[in-house]
Amino acid sequence: MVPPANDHSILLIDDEQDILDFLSYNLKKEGYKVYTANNAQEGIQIAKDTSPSLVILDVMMPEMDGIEACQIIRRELSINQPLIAFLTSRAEDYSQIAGFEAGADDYITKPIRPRLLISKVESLLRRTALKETDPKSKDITIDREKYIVHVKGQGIILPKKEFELLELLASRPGKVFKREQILSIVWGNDTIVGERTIDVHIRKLREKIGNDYIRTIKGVGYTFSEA
Amino acid sequence: MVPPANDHSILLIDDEQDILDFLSYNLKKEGYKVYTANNAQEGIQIAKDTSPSLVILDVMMPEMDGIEACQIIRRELSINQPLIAFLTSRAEDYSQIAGFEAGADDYITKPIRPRLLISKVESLLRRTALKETDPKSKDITIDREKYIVHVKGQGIILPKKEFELLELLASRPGKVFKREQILSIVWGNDTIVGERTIDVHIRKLREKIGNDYIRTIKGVGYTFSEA
DNA sequence: GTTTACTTTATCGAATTGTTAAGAGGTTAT
DNA sequence: ATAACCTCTTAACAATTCGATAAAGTAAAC
Repeated sequence: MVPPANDHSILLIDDEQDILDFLSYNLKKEGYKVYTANNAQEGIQIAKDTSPSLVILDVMMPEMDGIEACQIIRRELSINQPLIAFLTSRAEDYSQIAGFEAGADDYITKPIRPRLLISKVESLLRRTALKETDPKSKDITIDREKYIVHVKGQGIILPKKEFELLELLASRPGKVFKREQILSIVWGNDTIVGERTIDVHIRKLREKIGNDYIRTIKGVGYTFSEA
Repeated sequence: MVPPANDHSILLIDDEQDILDFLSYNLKKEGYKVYTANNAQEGIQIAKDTSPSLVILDVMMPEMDGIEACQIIRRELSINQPLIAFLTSRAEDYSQIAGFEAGADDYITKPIRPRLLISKVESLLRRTALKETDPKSKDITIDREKYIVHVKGQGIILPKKEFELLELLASRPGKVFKREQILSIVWGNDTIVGERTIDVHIRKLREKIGNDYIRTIKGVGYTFSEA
């Protein structure tokens, strides 16, 4: 039987090889691309490298436990944030609460029942599928408090000036801000900076968020657009 | 000395009488019709009653601040939407961005320099003076804020000079602009360019928006028409 | 049919923006 | 305290785009 086409990848993190094998077998049978890791460190690295859709990780592991790993993944802005599900032994385990606080999306309790596993995974992944097609979701968001910009799910920390510049441009997508306007708002009316300063900041922004958002209007200024 | 004829009216909203007086004096000297209000509520009412071309309002006011007033004006469809410029103290103030989000067109920072004030007001109002193209039911619209021309639903980005030329012609459909007039307005009275320059720009415009909009009046100049 | 006025194309120079690198000044980690 | 790192700015140069002109083609006017 040929597994159905499936573009989701799943990362499994557990110190017990038996469980890895068992999960891996069942998920691969459904057509998922599966990565495995025997410890949290390795898992985090694989998450960085492969951007999985879902991470299933054991709560109890030597050295670094699942909660901590989850927190690290959630904080690591360079990771395209995946869904995270914990593996835990007892449903009533206290750790579930800590897990959700750490940013978990779901829990899977041992012993693992293949049918239940698959249905949970499917329902989780359906969520992201919905999220991605949501017309409301823009692919760039600006967090004014944390000076963080999320572009296509990826968090980017921007320095002050770059952030303010982007913030201004994005405050009215489509509006063309003239260079002098930008200077007087981001740099202030009194401060005098060279003509190239603004370009360099634009350049750095484009370097970080991609070239598709900020357009140059020659002789006039810059404008921001979502596409 | 008689102020030059000027059919624009400006509404000033500020809680400080000093500033109202100062702005009022300088603007009246230029021939503008000026209304004043000491608070946002009153200002919004006057805006409804008098349909000013431009509203200059202070960001910081007791009770209702400028941002909120701006939002209300922008939402109030019965108001013939004016240009809105904010008065703010510090250039680097965060409120500037909120202001643009609320629909502001420009910023004026205190301390106010009369010369700069007048030039800003003039450049703002020049836009509306030309803004008589009705966006409804026409198959060409000119978005001065975004520097984009929409022809039959398609957005076209024009270089500065071409945009300004089209902007001028389209400001009064049907009116024949003489070559010398076009030169003095788009190129300025002081700059001297050759006779053929204007033709080339017309050509490039026609290339981009189609040949149907700009008609040549031989020996006189050019005129713009919608069909 | 000649003249005049505009159109069109091609080209060049100038103005504007992009890019890279380096340094001053500040902050954090060791 | 020192090193390592960031941010911001500037300088220098490259790349690009825009605008102006010349020159040749076309169309209308006389």
